[in-house]
Amino acid sequence: MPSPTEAGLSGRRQQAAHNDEAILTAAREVFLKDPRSPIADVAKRAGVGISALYRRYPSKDELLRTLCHDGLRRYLAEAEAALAEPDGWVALTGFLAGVVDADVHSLTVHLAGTFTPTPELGADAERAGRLADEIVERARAGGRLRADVVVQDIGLVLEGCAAIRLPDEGRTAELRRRVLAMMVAGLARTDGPDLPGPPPAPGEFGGRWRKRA
Amino acid sequence: MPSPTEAGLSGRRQQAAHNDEAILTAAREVFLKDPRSPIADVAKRAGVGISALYRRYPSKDELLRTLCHDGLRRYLAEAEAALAEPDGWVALTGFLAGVVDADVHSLTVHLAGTFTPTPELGADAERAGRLADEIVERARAGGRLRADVVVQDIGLVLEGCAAIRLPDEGRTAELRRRVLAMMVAGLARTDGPDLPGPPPAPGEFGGRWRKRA
DNA sequence: GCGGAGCGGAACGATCCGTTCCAGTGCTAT
DNA sequence: ATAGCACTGGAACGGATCGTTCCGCTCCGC
Repeated sequence: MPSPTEAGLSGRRQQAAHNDEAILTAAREVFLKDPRSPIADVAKRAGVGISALYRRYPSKDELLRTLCHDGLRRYLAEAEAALAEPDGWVALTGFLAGVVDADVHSLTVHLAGTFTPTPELGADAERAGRLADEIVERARAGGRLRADVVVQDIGLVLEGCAAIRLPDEGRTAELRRRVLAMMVAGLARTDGPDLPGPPPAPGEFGGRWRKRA
Repeated sequence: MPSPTEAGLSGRRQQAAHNDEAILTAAREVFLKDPRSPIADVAKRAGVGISALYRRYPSKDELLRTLCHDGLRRYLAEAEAALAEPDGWVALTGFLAGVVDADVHSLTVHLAGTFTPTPELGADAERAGRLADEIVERARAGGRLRADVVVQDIGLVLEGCAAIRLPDEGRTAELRRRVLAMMVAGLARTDGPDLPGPPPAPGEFGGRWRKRA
């Protein structure tokens, strides 16, 4: 079953193209489970030798950067899809569900700080922030979002969901959806009291795009 | 300012008693931030040498066990305090807030699996489960808890809250309270739809009392 | 056939970390 | 007073881990 990128190739070339994909998905799975995993685990999971990996990425740093940027792009895609939805509340909740399902939060936030970022990645991160802001403001304008919710709260929500992790991937997704549903209930407007405490401030949570000291 | 345990002691003895405490609190702080921290970090944080630590605990394993059991006992204390509260819903939400504030979840769950457990600790863990069960059933009987909430859901809630962590400890507590408030809203009975997905099954989430392979 | 792209995995060197060891310090008991 | 020792700080050690390099092999493409 050759994938699109393998079409029209044969023999060694095809194996190489196949390895390209296998390595990337293996890396995603392994580093999602534990961002500090050794690089050898990725090779083993992909069913290739270490050379096959180093042929493609000059260093672990580079692989992590690629992976992280990849995750950020998925996040952007989810955000753009959400902004196409007319109902602001549906857009927000759908966005959250999409990001949680794609398991993209860990890839970006938890990997950030484990490598030195590129300017391009920083720009994408900034754009992601702007889109999230727009999603929240649209939901607020729709009237179903609590008045005291700020953009940074979605970082809290995503972080909370990402913390749920089981050996089984599908089950993890189900339980995360359950947790997300609880939190979404807390985002909806009610006649109850406000959410407690000063809300998260800009940059206070999630802005960790710095090389770890 | 001698602490209670240091009263009536002087000189070397007093320093030793002081170190007893300093080491335990330092260990709690350090391993709370990262369960895989080296033991030297604990000594440095406590302001003592490594010897002072090894004089008290024969190995890192033993220190972690102590710490974990300690956390479990705090959990039990919170649970018992909650069961003294007549209103089931107040008991449940108060219990959750207490556990979150005490930051006890990480100490027990995230440390479990990093050392070989003792039977005594296992017994306490089982009792903790029973108490949690009782708290949830009492809240359910009170009528303000959703019908489709199970005991294991409080594990999900605690896990989600524990995931919030900032360099500043006080701020961390505030933001966790905020997240907790969101999730509690999801636990309360509404006329909305049920929580999604099969609820967490017994032992599926949290029962990790095994030495990591 | 042959050159070389691509591969698997052993080997290497650096780093980290748990634990041990030793020399110094000052309380305590005599 | 002082000998002894409980206690300490931190250097040293040995094993484990991990990123990276290197080597010998395979087998496609020309």
